[in-house]
Amino acid sequence: MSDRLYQPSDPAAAFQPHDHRHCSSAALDAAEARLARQGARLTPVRRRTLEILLESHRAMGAYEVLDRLAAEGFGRQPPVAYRALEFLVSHGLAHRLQRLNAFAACLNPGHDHNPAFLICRSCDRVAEAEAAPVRAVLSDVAAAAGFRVERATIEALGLCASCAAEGAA
Amino acid sequence: MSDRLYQPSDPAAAFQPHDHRHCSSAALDAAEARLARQGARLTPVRRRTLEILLESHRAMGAYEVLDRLAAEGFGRQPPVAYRALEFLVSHGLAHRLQRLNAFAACLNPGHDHNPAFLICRSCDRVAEAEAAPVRAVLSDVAAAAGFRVERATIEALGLCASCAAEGAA
DNA sequence: AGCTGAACGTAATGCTATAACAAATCCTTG
DNA sequence: CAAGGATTTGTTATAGCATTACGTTCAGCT
Repeated sequence: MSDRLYQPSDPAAAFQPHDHRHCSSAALDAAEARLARQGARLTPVRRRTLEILLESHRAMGAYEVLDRLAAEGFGRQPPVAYRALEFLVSHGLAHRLQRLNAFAACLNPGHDHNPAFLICRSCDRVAEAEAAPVRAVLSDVAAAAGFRVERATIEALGLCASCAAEGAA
Repeated sequence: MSDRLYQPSDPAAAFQPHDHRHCSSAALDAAEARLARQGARLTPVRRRTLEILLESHRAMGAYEVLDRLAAEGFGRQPPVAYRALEFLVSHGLAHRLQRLNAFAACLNPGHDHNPAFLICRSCDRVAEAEAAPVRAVLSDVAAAAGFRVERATIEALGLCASCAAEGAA
């Protein structure tokens, strides 16, 4: 029962066993607080969508989410999932992973809303890492070309510590 | 006639007027040399695909390329374009832009094969920037989480110098 | 109760990408 | 040169991702 606590500020934790019920409900609480502040509504579909994403540290495709929603009595057409996902993304509660055409719950809403993503190619789990220093360098490189960076996609594919320890190639 | 020369090492140039015939044919020459070294063949479809990408500094969707190829007597089914594009990408002659689901010619084959991309949201042109320093920081950040980066997608969306000068918002 | 705007549901469609297979071409090697 | 294997091109079909358009429902307000 005394599993280690998930600390969103520690990306390594996402790849290791942790008290997932805790990290999941913490994110849900943070989400509710955040939306209340913004005056936005966490309706049943939206809430359920977030819960589904929170069940794992993996990224899920929109249709995978849709299947789950449909099975639970929500609509079964693509816009149902896309709308809920888009709402979550635009309110900082989830992220879209360009490389995977997929979505993942934000594990630390209210902190760094444009993290770098670490995607393990072996276990498929996704962690968020502090992107500020990376962005800073990118902005410098771009500035040298007279380019002003507004948004940046930073996604790393590789091997997480757990999988490396287990001897994954 | 004496337009300024395009220097692939200077990303700003991609966004400015330059002797595009030169930068295009230079890339084509470099491509041929490179493939010869690798023992790969630049067949007609592949060559034409590269030329099409080289016509602009923009990224093109696979179907946009396909339309052009079909109009010129090549096959008109998706795999025709996807195969040629995949060949170019895997041989370092073109890049795929995750954010746009599109492809752009590599303007400096044989140099930095995993650049950062600067995508102007106003003129849609794409430049390649030196990604090494950015990757270095990203690897450090990831290493702190025990994650080993193998490949990284780094794409910046923003405003290029030319568009900023023209007063684009 | 009646109004209004947000949210939800469905149908239809478009865009992106790949699997599977057949025909043509190239490159050996005898 | 002929035979055989590998590569390339082409086609059909289908899978996977995403959006447009439109009607209905529902919360919140007057």
